[in-house]
Amino acid sequence: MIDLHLIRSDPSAVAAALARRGVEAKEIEDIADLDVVHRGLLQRQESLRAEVKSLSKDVGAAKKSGDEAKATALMERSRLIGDEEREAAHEADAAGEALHGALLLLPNFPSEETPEGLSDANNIEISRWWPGKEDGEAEPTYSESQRVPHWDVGEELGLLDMERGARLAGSMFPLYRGKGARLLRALGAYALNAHSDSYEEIRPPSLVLTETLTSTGHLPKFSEEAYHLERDDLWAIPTAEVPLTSMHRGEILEEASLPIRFTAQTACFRREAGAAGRDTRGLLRVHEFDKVELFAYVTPDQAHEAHRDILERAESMLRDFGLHYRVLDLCCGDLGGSAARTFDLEVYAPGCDQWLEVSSVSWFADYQARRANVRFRPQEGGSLEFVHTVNGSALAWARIWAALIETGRQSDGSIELPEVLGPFMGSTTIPAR
RNA sequence: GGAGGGAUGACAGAGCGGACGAAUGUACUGGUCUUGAAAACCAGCGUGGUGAAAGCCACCGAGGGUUCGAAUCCCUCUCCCUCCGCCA
Repeated sequence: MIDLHLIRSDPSAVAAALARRGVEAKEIEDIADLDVVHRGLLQRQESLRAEVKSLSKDVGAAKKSGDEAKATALMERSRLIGDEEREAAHEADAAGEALHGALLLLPNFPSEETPEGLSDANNIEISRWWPGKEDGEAEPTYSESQRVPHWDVGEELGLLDMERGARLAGSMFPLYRGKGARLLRALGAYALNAHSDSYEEIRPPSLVLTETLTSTGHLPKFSEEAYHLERDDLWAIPTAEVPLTSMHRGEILEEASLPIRFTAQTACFRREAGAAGRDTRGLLRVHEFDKVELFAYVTPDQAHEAHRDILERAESMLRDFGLHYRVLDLCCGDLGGSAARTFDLEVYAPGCDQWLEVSSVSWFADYQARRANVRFRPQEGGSLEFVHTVNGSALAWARIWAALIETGRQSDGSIELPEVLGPFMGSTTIPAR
């Protein structure tokens, strides 16, 4: 959430900053206007309220001194002002709600370093890695046996059964089996082990309250993207970021306790409402996938380092897996609404010949902390400040699974998996059929 | 699912219709004393909104209501505890 004080004190600066991501200046003007109206109504209500309270004290005094006539007169007057106050309160509340609602829809400021531009064409590729790069090897080319898409390989080897997944839950709900299912388990176990050195492992609920999904910025704007269980008014989480960001919701943290880091693997549910018919084959885009998330509450001073640490951890896993990948610095227009800066990691999947987004590593500044009301008490004293939040996937397994299956495919049709998964897989070879 | 008990500041805990934003204790901060520390004593010690400021307003789990006036009474909900039922 954007600080209302900023809009009040310098609306044109706010408008200019948000124009970088395509927000109309009028949106900010409207909020500024609404704020003036709201404060006016609030002042009227509060002065009426103050009068009621002061009269009520007089009533008490009059009764104590036995002056019933005076008390009755005061009560009558107070009742009239009370009615007026009730009306004023309704008006002020309505204006306040409208203001808050509009504020919740405003996206975050992009950071100064975020590249300009409004479409994904303006994202900047900042690095690229492939196995052997450090030894001077050229960017890889791929053999014919690696040019088979994972949905074909998966079916051929009995690792992935999209058809039965669809029978159970409809299309885009994958069903893994045998070594395919085990590979998913191995990836999660490997990653959680790797991160639990400095990130506390969490296993959060998969269903959360509206408030929890609002704190991260997924609601109210993106309700179409999430599964909602109407009967219980609960939402299926689209990412572990959602529960993790609310871990300390409404709390005041001690500066000395920061950074507070969490890692969690959860299923992630996405309706993909806006993406009907695009990239729907195999695991390219699915309604449910497992993902390990890294998350931290930090002070503003710690944010940069924490953001970098998550990026480094995500990248290091990709290198462990020997996957060909690139890092994109997302431009203002492609940034998620809550983020100030985001790096996307994309792996190259040779079978379907596509770069697949497998991680999004973001710094949110105080935007989410403001929505979730997570503050810290500075060690040096002074007033409370909002924490910053950072998070990133490490990693989203469905697409990693696809890239590993395609990249590891041998000429005999078997699959070679990365050594690091050996302890979790039993064997790093999935035999041909 | 049923019956009962509870939720108050960092923590513990009083208050149960009239000056209560809230006693008291602990913790914490500053000071006095001390060579230093402890102890003792003194003082301070929630958050937010609004306002130039004085101030005013809100917040005692959440939301509604009664009342001139609500932490206190009523209703609904959430969570915690105890018992019963059901259950992996």
